[in-house]
Amino acid sequence: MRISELSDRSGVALATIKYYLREGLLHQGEQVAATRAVYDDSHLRRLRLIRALLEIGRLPVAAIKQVIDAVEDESLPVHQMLGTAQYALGPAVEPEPSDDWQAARAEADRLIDERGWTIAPDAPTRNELAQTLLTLRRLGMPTDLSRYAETAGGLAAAELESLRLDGPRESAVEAVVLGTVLYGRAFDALRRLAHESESARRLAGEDQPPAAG
Amino acid sequence: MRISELSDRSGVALATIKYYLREGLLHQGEQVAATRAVYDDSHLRRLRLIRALLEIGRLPVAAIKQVIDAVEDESLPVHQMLGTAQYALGPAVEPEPSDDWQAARAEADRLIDERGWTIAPDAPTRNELAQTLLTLRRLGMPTDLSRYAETAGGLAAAELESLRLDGPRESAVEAVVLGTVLYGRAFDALRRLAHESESARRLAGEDQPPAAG
DNA sequence: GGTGCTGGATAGCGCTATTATCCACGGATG
DNA sequence: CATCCGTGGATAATAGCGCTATCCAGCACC
Repeated sequence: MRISELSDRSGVALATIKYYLREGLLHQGEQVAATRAVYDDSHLRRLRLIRALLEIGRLPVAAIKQVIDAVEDESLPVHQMLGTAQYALGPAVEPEPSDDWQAARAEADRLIDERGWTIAPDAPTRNELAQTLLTLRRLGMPTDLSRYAETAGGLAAAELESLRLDGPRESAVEAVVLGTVLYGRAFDALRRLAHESESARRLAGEDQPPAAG
Repeated sequence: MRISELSDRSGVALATIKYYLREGLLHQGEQVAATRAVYDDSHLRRLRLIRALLEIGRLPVAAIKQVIDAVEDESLPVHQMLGTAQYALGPAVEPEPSDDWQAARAEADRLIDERGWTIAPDAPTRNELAQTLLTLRRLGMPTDLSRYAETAGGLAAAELESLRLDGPRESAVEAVVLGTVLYGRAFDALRRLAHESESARRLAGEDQPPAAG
């Protein structure tokens, strides 16, 4: 198909597709003549990936580019590609040079080690977790995340259960990355709903005088 | 304290504080003279709330304003204030006018009803959940979220367990909103870590020939 | 043989969060 | 009493991001 058809079928504006091509998010079409190129299903698929990461995952375009680059670097072993892609899903957090921060980072590491998880020592997610722990502590909120870690472990295992990582690279990344982002958002929404319900239960009848009886 | 001290102690640039004052995120200081006002711990506290929502929660300033407005509207019953604040935490999602969307929304409602959760019929989070379900379906991914819902319910209950909602308004909102945002981010990071570990386990040794033995 | 779509390049836009600049004033300080 | 720094208040400028619009030359296709 030509670019205009790709635009129609994907629902993405033509100018935007050109932009994605420029930015390297979308691979070039097959150049069939000097002023003509054809696109195929892989482009449609890629556009779906991009839009999902953008709209549901709210990832900045630069982060999506990192994911794409990992996919397209054929020399990268699969697990490393997945790691790189995954790292792009979280915000970049740089360590503060303070003792507080060191302690938080240590706690994050401990949380990981206690579960026997296999995580790269330089995984940026460690810092992300540390930063969150630090903020919690500074605000005087409870920082025991063991239960969260257990729960997260359970969910992650179940998610990967149904996933085949041994297919083509692009499929594997799509599955992992989209799964992370989409189920992440779903869970977050559910958690907020549960919160609403729970606090409704606790505050029931608080604003009216209690019913007689 | 004066505004410059507030800036120093909070780490927020003076011009930014002025901006927050203009936007109504930060309440005015006590006007002690025509060109002099004093700020106190409540301002420091508020700044911490704002920064946490902004940096950890990645909420747009407009959404933070909604939270603040809910806090400051004394006529709002507590549970309604919490609801309003909570709704600002999720992205606004407007329904597509399609059958697919209707179905997704129905599924979201069912997921909620099945658990006997008490959720306002017009809670925007319902749409957020529906949208996510729709995207999952369109991408051909599994859409059974019962387990997620169960898990989320458990976590939410535990979180509210340790929270007192009967204190001053600002504390209640802070607790709920910061809890939602911070523990949400923590859980998300943990989930990604668990993912990394799990896929490392599954792909172990895939790129090297398996060790002898 | 026109003409409509294409690739390619560059410029502009709309929004958000912030930062900078300017101004007049008045309280603290000497 | 002079002065001068920090202040409140207003407005303008900035930076980054995700597009979107414009222009152009060329060729495939009718």
